[in-house]
Amino acid sequence: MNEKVKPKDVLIETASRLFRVRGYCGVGLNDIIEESGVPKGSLYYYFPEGKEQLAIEAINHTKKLVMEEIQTVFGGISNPIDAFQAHVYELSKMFGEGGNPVGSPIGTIAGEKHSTSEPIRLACESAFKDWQSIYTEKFLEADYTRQQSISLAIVFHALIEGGILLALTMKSGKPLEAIAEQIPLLLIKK
Amino acid sequence: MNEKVKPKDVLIETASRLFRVRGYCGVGLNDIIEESGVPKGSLYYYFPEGKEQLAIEAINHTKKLVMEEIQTVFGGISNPIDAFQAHVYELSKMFGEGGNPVGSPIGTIAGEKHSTSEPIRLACESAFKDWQSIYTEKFLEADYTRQQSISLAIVFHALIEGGILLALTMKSGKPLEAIAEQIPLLLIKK
DNA sequence: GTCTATAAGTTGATAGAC
DNA sequence: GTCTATCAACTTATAGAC
Repeated sequence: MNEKVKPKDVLIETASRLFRVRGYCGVGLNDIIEESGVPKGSLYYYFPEGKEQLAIEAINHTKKLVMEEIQTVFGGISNPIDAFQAHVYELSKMFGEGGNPVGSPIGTIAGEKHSTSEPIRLACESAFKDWQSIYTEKFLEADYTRQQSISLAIVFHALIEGGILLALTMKSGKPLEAIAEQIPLLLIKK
Repeated sequence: MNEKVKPKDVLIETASRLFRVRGYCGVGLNDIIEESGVPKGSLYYYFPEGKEQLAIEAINHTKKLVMEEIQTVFGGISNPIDAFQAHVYELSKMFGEGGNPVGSPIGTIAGEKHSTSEPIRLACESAFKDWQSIYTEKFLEADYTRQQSISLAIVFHALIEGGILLALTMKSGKPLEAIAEQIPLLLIKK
């Protein structure tokens, strides 16, 4: 059993955290090596293709973290309305005034790089699709039609990405609270 | 009558367009002076505080453009459900596959800089508030309560910011189309 | 007011010692 | 495998000619 932290993992976790808060272009490799304590030579040993490759692995890391967060909340609540409401309330606490700074999981990177790096865009697209799949499944389990479930997953994913952006910009959990409160009214069945 | 284009306006328009597509950090002043044809010395004559000052004026410019877009669509449609649906359909065409590249109006800048430049964050917050005010007013005119109108404005603003991000990342107008289609179902009155 | 040349620092990336 | 020294290119910003 090896309890030593692997430099590669430290780099991915540090990059993941910094990219969330300041975006791809806002974080230099110097910031990452300084914060992680891993020297630059090692970074290029583990990521020979440089910053872009590290970013893609950081995006995949964040994708996994977010999937686990969603599944933890969704696992305990069968009703999709209640599940989504609980999920957004969790986010409102996370992005509210107090606490240490967290940024949008990958939204900022996607906004910056969608037109200038196809590999990064594809990594972001993959994360978005995987998250939406969990949402879709939740609606399917509650007997929404497949078409309805897919559309509602898109709607709620957009709502969450937008809500996080509003919370960060307003420096307040209020926008996400307002969204959480409205969810039951939005999802009343006809 | 002076029909000469003012260098200051050219700079703001160019910066506004480039920041939308690639974000704040992703655009250098060299890109802006090259694309605008205005030399660097003139940029610092009109914007003595440099890039940050230019960015704030670019954000205010984009804010105005977006307000006019919303009001144009909203002006012709009194029912808020129909108005929002038309607005999102417009966006789905704008951000769909064809056409020249447009980025999120200010969402990317907000995501990048909310924690590292308070003046830029405030400019973004101001734009978000002004857009939401138009949304709120539309619901008030349709006799929603004030509290409901404010909350729904936040919900729909988040939906639009998130929808634009999904469209850019997926390189497709489909997410925004799906959102537009769901709007009537989301806004059924209880 | 307009523009060029250049400064001072930082960026992503590499070469090569150990 | 690990780390340091260094590179060329680029960044924002400035000084000063015209």
